[in-house]
Amino acid sequence: MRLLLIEDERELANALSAALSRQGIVTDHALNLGDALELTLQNTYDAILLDRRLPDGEGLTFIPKLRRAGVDTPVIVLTARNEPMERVEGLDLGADDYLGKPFLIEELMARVRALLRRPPTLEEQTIRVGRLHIDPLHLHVMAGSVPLDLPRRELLVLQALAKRNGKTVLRSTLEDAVYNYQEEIQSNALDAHISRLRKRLADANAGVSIHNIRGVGYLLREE
Amino acid sequence: MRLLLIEDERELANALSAALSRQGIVTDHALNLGDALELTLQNTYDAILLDRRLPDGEGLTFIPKLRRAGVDTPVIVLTARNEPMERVEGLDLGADDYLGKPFLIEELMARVRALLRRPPTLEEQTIRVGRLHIDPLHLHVMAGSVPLDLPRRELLVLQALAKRNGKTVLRSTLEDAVYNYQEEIQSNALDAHISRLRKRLADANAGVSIHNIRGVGYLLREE
DNA sequence: CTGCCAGGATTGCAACAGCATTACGGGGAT
DNA sequence: ATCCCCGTAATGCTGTTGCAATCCTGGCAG
Repeated sequence: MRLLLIEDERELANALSAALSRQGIVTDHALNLGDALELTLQNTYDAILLDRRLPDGEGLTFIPKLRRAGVDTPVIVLTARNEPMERVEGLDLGADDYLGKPFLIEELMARVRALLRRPPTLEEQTIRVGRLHIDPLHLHVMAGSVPLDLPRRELLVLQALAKRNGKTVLRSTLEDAVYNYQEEIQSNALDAHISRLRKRLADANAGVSIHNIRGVGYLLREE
Repeated sequence: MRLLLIEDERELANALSAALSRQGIVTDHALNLGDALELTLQNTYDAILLDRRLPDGEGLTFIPKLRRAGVDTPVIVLTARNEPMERVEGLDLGADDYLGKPFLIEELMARVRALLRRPPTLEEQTIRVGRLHIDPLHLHVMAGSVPLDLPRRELLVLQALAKRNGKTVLRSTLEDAVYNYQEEIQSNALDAHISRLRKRLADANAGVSIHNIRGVGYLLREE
C-alpha cells in the first residue's frame, strides 16, 4: 500500500511516516500542494492524507483540482479544525474522510483500511450482437446509437436470445423466459412475438436476425 | 436515495427520518438487528445507519453478519461511544464511517454524501439531460439557468430517472425510490407524480420528456 | 421429381391491462 | 388562514398481446 502524505510540519510527517512504515505502508511526502500535485500525476496512490493548513494554500482546494485532473484517489483530511461545520465543508469538497488532530495512528490506519475496503464500481456488462447493444440489467436496447423501445414480451424474447449469443435456444426455454408458469398460452403467441420482434429489428437496421432451427428453437446472429 | 436506519430510540429515529426526508432521502427504519437483517436481504440500500446499543445486541456484530451475507452496503455507525479506540474497533469490523452522538444532521448528510460519491464517477455528480442540470447530492435542479423547484416526491422520481439517464427504470424501482416500505400506496400515486412532473418539465421547457415503456417502466429522454 | 404435411411466419382483430390526466380533499407547513 | 403537496379515485385512452385464420417453407416419402 502506498500513501501520499501532504503535510508541512516535518516533525509530524516523519512520525507518521515512521508509524505507517511499521505497518508496511510506503509513504511519499510532499511539503506543499505544488509538489503534491506533481507527485499525484506521476504516481498512483492508494490514498492521500491531506493537511488543511499548507504554505501554498488551503489544503481543501487541492481536492477539486485533483478530481478535475481525473484522479479519484480517496483523500483523508487531517486537521486541527475539527468543528462539525468544517467537517461538512471538507466532505462536500470531495474528501472521503476527515480526521481531527490529534489522532491515534490506529485510528488513521483504521480509516485508511476502511477506505480501501470499499469495492470498486462494478462494470455493467452489455451484450453486443451486430449493431445491437443489450443491457439486460437495465432493460435497455440500443441499435447503433438509437434507443430501441421494445414491449415487454419482445424484450424478454430478445434478452433470452442474446444471453445465449449465437447458440440455439430451445423453444421451450424461450417460452419459460417469456411466460411464467401461471400464464398458459394455447396458441402461437410466441411465434407472433418473434415475428413482431423481427420486424422491429429489421426496421431499426439492427444488423442481426433471428434464425429458426426447425423443430428445435431459435438463435440470434449477425447478418 | 434510500437508507436503512437501525435505531431503537423511536424519538431519535423519527427525528432523523424526518430530517432525511426533507433532504429527499427515503428511510426505512428497523428497531432491532433481527428486523434489520431481514430488510437488508429484501431490499437494496444506498447506505445503512447503525446504532451500537440495540435491544438484541451490540450493533457492531451486525456488520460481519451482513458482509458474510454478501451485502456490501456502506455502514455508518452512530454511537454515544466516541473514544478513538472504539472508533478503530468499529471501522475494523467493516464500518465505513463512525459518527459520535450528538451530531449535526448536516454532518450526517455530508458523510452520507461522501459515501455515495464513490461509485458514480465524479464527473457524473451533476446529471445533464436536455436543458436540465440535476445535482443529486444537493438536490438541486436547474432548467437552463432557471432553478426548478420540485416537490419532494417529484424530485425523487426525477432523480431516479436521471440516474439511469436514457435507460428504462422499472416501475417497481421507481416505487422503491420514492416510498419506504411503511408507506404503502394503493393507488396510482406514482402515475400522478409522473403526470405532474411531466407538466412541470414541459412548463419549464426542460428539453426532456418522460417516456413510458408499457409493462416495463419509464425513462427520461431528450426531446 | 413431385406431392404432402408438420412446423413456422405473418397479420388483422378484439379484449384488456396498463397508463394519463384531472378533480377533490385531507393534512402539513408557513 | 392560506397554500401547496400528495394520495385517492374516476374517467378516458392506447398499445400490447393472445388468438386464429391464412399463407409459406423445408424436409421427407414414394
